[in-house]
Amino acid sequence: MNQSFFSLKKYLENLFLEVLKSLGFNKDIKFSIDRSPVSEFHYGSNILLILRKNNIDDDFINKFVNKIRLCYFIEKVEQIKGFLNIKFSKEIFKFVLNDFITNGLWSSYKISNSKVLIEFVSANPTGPLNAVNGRAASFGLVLSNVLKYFGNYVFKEYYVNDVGEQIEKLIDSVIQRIREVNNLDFNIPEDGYKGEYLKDFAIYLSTKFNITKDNVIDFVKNRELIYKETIDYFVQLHINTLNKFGVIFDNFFKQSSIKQEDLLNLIKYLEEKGLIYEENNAILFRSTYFGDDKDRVLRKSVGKVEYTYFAYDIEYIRNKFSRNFNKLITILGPDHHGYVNRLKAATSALNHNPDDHEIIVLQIVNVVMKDKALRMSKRKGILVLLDELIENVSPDILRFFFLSRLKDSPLELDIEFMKKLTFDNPLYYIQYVYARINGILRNFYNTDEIDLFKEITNLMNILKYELIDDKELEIFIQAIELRDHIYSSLNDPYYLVLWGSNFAKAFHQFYNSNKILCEDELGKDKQNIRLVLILFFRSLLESWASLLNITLPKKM
RNA sequence: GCGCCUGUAGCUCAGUAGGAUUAGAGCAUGGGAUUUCUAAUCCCAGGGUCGCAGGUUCGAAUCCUGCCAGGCGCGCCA
Repeated sequence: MNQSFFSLKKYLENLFLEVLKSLGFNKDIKFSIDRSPVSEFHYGSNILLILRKNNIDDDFINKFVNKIRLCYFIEKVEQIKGFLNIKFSKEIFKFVLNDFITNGLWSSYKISNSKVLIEFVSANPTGPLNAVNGRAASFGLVLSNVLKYFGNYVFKEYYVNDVGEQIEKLIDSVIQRIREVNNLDFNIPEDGYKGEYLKDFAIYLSTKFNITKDNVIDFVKNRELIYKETIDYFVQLHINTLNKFGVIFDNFFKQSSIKQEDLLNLIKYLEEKGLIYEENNAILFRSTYFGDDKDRVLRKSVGKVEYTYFAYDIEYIRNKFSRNFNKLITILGPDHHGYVNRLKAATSALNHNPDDHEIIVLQIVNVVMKDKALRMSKRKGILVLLDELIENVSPDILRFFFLSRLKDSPLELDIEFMKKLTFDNPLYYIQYVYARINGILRNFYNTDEIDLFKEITNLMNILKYELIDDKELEIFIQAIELRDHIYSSLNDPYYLVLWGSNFAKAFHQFYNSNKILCEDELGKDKQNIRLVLILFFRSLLESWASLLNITLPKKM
């Protein structure tokens, strides 16, 4: 364990592989390492079962187990029902704390240095952000933080779909609403946007441009101006909501910044690769060459807009790579899952490895009100606005809630339940750990301003490691599983939430049966061990909270 | 019809590569803990044929096949 420490799980994994190699076994095998269900042990592995499956004899297995047993950090090894159970020694405590102090309080761990562009939310500027956008915003924010934690450069981008048939329909609807609020006859098209929010916008515009009954007819003829005003308004609305929600983007990329000539060049490029053909006056891209279900139209033969959204999207992908990003992440809503193959096909056609373009699909958010499911639709005007939710529930709790399910699971959002969250919710359970730790530290140090680094270093110099008991070692091991969970959260930030809940549970249990400031009952040496523990836990919680962009109160 | 996702306790969900004593949490329900660093906490109890049926395996909630149920998608919309 010379290199910087990652986690006990990774440590065991490497140890097993090294020992196997030293015994002359070089075959690539997969085995599990998990917490042991036998309470006496910390970790358990099926590696022996796997080895037997590979026709390894008992003689070799005994040699293997004996070598593991000799390892400095391992106190006890036992085979139970074919599983290899491991108990770590107290030495691990000292080792991990040393790493903790040497490598910056566990606030980051560099293993990769890609330039990553992550695109998420990208809601159409046809209305305010809703609850579903909240899930994507929370997911993208935390994933970005985790990518940074591991050493990547991360750029958060929001794609503004300000071109296309939908936008034209939106402008049509806005014009009708302007007529309406100025007492003219009006008629919102069947496939237009019917939400009341457009009426509010029409009132806003009417005030801004001093529209009266006399000039309204002229005003609605100025489609260019209305277009510009509408897009600006809704993009700004999105930015405002996201700021309140705590999600800040590095860039808002407008679809309209992609010009006709860019698209012409793109089509020419694809044509030279033999990936373009014409049919019924439309230009199609052979995405089936790359595994898509069917070829896709790039230039249309009908409609108000010449190129499809997909044509812009291919150019957008090209644009992203041309800005020297070597990894793209695109987060899509569940209604766009049919789009994945198309985007992968486009990435391949542009001579990039499709693996460098990760496409993540989030499952839906079901909004439930009084036991009735509502179906959200922007066009029909049925919406649960993100702004409304933020008014009722703090952004921290809300973002935490959005990450409390795996990305593939539908998330049920009960309006009544959300209101209740203000008083009773799983985030408070974790924040309470932090408050309790700080309460204890305040009692001991008489201040909230504590130099964690200095205090831990001082205590480590006088610590009697032999006095650490199994319960202390256990909660310590549970705490440092944080690294494994951060690693898992590259796949799904849910695992970060999970660590918080698990650790809080363990801490509250420990707290209830073990006093930290126990000098009078158990002596100063015992107290020092527990002080180091909670100082360390405080730092871990701070790292954890910064990855989730959550604030931790010192008092509750 | 085809594709993707889901089906586990009354409710909401974990179980990430097929593994282990008794399939786990939270909420809800019932009972208990406060001379003790914050009770926004802890402890105990009840509650499950893991959608159904086959199959593979030493071993299946997990993999395969079929079926049933729900959601979403299958535009020259985005």
